[in-house]
Amino acid sequence: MRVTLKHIADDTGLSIATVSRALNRSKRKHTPSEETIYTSARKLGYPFIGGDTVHKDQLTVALVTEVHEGEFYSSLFHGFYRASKKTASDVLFVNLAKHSDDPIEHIINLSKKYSGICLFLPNLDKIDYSRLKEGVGQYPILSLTPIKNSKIDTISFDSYSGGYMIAEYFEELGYTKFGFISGPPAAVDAVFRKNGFLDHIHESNELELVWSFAGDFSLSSGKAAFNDFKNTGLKDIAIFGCNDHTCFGFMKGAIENGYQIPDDFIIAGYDNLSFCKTFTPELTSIATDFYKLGKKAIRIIENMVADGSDSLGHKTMLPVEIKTRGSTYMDG
Amino acid sequence: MRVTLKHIADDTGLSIATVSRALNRSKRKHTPSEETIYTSARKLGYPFIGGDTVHKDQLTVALVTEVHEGEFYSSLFHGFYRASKKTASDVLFVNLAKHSDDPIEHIINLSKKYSGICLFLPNLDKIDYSRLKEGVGQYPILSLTPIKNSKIDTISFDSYSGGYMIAEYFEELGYTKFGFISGPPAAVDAVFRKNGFLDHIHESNELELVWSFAGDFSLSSGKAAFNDFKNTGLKDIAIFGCNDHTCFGFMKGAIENGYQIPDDFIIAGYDNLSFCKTFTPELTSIATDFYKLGKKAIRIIENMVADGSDSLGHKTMLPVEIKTRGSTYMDG
DNA sequence: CATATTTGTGGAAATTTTTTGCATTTCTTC
DNA sequence: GAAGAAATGCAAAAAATTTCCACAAATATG
Repeated sequence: MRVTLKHIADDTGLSIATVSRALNRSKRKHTPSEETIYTSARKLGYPFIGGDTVHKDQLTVALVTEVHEGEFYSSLFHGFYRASKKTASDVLFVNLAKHSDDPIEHIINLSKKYSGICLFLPNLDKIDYSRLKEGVGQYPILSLTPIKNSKIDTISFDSYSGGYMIAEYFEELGYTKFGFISGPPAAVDAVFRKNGFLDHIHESNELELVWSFAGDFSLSSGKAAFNDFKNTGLKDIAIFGCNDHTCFGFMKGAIENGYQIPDDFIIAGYDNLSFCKTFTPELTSIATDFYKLGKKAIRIIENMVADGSDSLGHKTMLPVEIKTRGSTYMDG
Repeated sequence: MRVTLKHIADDTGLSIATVSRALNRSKRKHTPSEETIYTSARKLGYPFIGGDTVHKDQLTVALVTEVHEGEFYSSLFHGFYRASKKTASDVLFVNLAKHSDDPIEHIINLSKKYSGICLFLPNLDKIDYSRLKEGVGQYPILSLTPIKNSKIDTISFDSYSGGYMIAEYFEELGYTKFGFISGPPAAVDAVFRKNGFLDHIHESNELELVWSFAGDFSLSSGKAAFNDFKNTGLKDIAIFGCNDHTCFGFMKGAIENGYQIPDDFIIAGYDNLSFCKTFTPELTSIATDFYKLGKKAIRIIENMVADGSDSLGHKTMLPVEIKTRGSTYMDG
């Protein structure tokens, strides 16, 4: 059911002619009836509203997420926001709210509105992605979460290398006994971090994983990990916690128990949260660059539009960086 | 210049009839020409696209911000997102990107599209708000930052009471000597926090402000504040830092200098960041509830739409809550 | 392999929607 | 209370969209 001027006229009690004139005025006049007309037009969803200053050749990319608390989403949005300033495209943040009875259907509808879609929805499964691909056909769509064996292009940080780098760095510092705190098994990303870390350990005969703990990304699981660690009585070990929060929990537990970091053990995390620099000792961590992620993602969408090429399961990995701080070396 | 089917037909080389049929099909077919038509329609900005499932009586509220890094924006978005699920309205996050040559003009344009607008733009000044009010006329608009003497309705947290509560709490704990670290003078919110804190001190003859420092909300200004504090040689004092980051910096400095918290001094912050619980000692802080903020803001917009009432400078304040933690009392 | 059937397309007619010209009414100002 | 300006409705004109029909190409059927 398309909304026409007649609907607005009926709704406001004015004539079609008046509605037409009010909506087409170049400058709004803010007379009572004009206000009424605009309110009604918005309410009914009249489509012509909004002098869309969309320039030709300017794409509108939708970043579809389901916001949660925590630094992460601010960083993601901020990265895309900055990136959009540097590219020809405009970025819109869309929340997968309400319509959640069938999120896939909703995303397919979004594909009619926007030139391209970036998805950050770690909870979608393979069947969802298949349905999505089926629904949008040849359309620029990109997932920011790694999906195993997917038909949709993905772009994400090189978590595997991140884990590998940590192990390498620990080795350089002279450590041979390693510990690991894992994340939730469903988080593909966390599994990659783990694989990278373990693979480097296995490559050398001198290195050994002497302790590990199954965490869930949370502060409290970090504390639980410490209690487990304390009982082992291990010392002089290099620990990789698969995200910063876990490490903070671990260190908090350690400090409360009189441990000295980095004297009794060294520890490194992943995400490079701003709090890494706030904690004492400051936490060594793997940094991801959301500005680069945004720029690259937008670039890929732009290319897909330009070439009319399809999303076919290409995987792009962005390099990560290690930020070494007090939790892994003496600074005094 | 309205975009019509003819433009799309010319752009794709197909006939108007074919374009009309492709766009009106209830189920997309993903044939090559259909893809072409949709791509072109998106590019040119054809308005009828997207079977807007906007139900009648459902409002669309735009939350206009300029995202930055840090926990704050995630919390804000998350609060509004959760609130939108509980109300009849839909919330959209709009970034004040690109169009920034004249943000006010851009916001006025947005007012044509959305039923109401919530602004979180601390950088706008009084002239901006006047222009905005002038431009949108009688329209549901709401600022989430306190504005002095404004014609636009505002909703914000009761920062004054927050500061006052901290002073009261310090007094209850038996402290009489108080210290304060301020925020940037331009941040109206931070000034209110300060006023509340100082007013309670001045109300009693026994209480005294013995030290203060001009900070800027940052971690480093907190550290600087500590260095200043150290030189005074003061002890047994109760310090209010006008935001959590500042307090973290202050405590970091203190710990590195061998001070014991809460033995040597007690300290409380404002914002109740998630890191308050991560830091050792955990930081007492003033908590704001973004879910309530979102719900109330949406409710106000809804009422404005329903009553056809105007934004006229009403101020709504939401209560805040004190979360007491280890930085202000012994817990063992 | 010939013949039906389905599907996609453009031209043009039919329909719907929007804009504009003109007369009337309402409001403002002196 | 009259003159002028602004707003409004009606109806005609213009524009945009949908539908009908014919034709061609692709696919299925005997």
